[in-house]
Amino acid sequence: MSRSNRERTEQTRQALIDAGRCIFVEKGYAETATPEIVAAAGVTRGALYHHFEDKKALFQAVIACEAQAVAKAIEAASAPEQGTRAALIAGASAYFAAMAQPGRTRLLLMEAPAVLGSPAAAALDAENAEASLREGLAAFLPEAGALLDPLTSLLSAAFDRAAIAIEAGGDRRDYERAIAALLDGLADHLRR
Amino acid sequence: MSRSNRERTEQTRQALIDAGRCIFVEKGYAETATPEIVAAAGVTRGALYHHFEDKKALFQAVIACEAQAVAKAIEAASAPEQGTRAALIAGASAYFAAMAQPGRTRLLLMEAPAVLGSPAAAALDAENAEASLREGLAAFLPEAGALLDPLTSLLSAAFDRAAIAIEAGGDRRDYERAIAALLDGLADHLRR
DNA sequence: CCATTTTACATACAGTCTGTATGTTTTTGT
DNA sequence: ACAAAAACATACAGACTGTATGTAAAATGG
Repeated sequence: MSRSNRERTEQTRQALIDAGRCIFVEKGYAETATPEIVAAAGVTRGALYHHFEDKKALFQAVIACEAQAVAKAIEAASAPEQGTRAALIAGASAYFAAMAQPGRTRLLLMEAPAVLGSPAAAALDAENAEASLREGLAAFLPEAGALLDPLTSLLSAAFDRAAIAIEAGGDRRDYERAIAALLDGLADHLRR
Repeated sequence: MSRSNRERTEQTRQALIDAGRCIFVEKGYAETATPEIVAAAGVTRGALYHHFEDKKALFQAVIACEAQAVAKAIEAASAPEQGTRAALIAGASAYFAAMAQPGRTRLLLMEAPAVLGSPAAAALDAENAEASLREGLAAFLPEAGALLDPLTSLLSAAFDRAAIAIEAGGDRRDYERAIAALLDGLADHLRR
C-alpha cells in the first residue's frame, strides 16, 4: 500500500490539524504541548516541524480551517432572500448555528485574537463573516452613510458575544431578539 | 535601611506585577517567560513563586489590577448625571478614555479571555464596567424587560470592540456616534 | 528501469522554561 | 536576645521548543 507524496502530505497535515484543534480547544494554546499533539495525530514531532514552521503556524492553520468552515456554513444558509431584514436575521441565525460547533467560539473568538493578534484574527473574520454582515447592513440601512463601517464592526462584536453566550448556555432566542431589537432600532432611528 | 515585611511584600509584588504587565503586553502571555519578568522586576524567580502560585496567577493579578483601574477611572468620571442618555454617553466616553491606556485592550480584551477563560474574564468585567452599563441601560430603557440582560451583554461587547478599534487607530468620534445610534435606536424602537 | 535527487518523515540534541525543593537572610514575636 | 516565621535566593528535575541530522520512500531524468 503505497501513497503518493501528495496524499501523504495531505493526510499528515490534516491529522495534525485535527489533533491540534482537539487539544487547543481542550487546553488552550498556551498550555498545549506539541508532543501531545503529535501523539494524538499518530506521527512524530519531525512531521510537525516538516509541515509547519512552528507551533503557532499549526495553530494558524487550525484557525484558518475553522474560519473557512464558518464562512461555508453561512454561505450555504443564505438561500431564500426575501428582504433585507429577513436576510440579516437569517444570517445571524446561520452564524449562531455555525458557531455552535463545539470549541469553535473558543478557537475563533478567544484563542485566535490572543495568539495571532486582533488584527490578524479580525482580518480572517473580515474576509468571512464580517463581509457579509456589512453587505446585509448596507442593504438594510441605506441611510447609514459613514456610520456603516463602525456599525458593522460593533454589530459583528455583538454577534460574537452572542455566540459565546449561547455556547455558555444562554438561550439562543433571547439573543436573536436582542440582535433584532438593535437592528430594528437602527432602522427606526436612521430613518429620521 | 530596613523595610518591614509588609513593605517588602507590597513592593516586590508590585514590581512583579508591573514588570509582568509590561512584558505580557509586549509579547502576550504564551510567549512571555518568567526569567524575563523577574529580571525586569529586579528579583529572582524564587520571589515570584513565593508570592504567586504560578505564571498564570501572576497574570491574573495583572489583569485584576487593570480591571480595577478601569473601574476606578469610570467611577471617577461619572459625576454630572444630567439624564439617563447623557449618563450612558458619558460612561462610554469614560470607558474609551480608560481603555486608551497602552496595552489595556490587549490585556483585558484579548489575552485575559484566552488565558483565564471567557467566563472568568467576563466575571471580572461584569463586576466592573458591565455592571454600570446595565444600570445605565435599565434607567435609559425601562421598557427593555427581559431583553435588558442580553442587550447589556451585546452592547458591552460593542464597547469592547470599539475600544480595540480606537486603539488600532480608528476615530473615536466615529465609534461614539455609532454607539449613540445603537442606543437611540433602541430607545426609539422599544418605545412602541 | 536504474541512478539520482527530492520529499516526507524519524531521531538526536542543545538550549530554555516551569515548578519544586532546599538553603539563607531578614524580620517579627516574646 | 532567641526562636519562629516570613521573604526571598539558589539548585535541581522534568518537560518542552526548535534545529540539525539521519533514513526510507517517492518522484525525476536519462
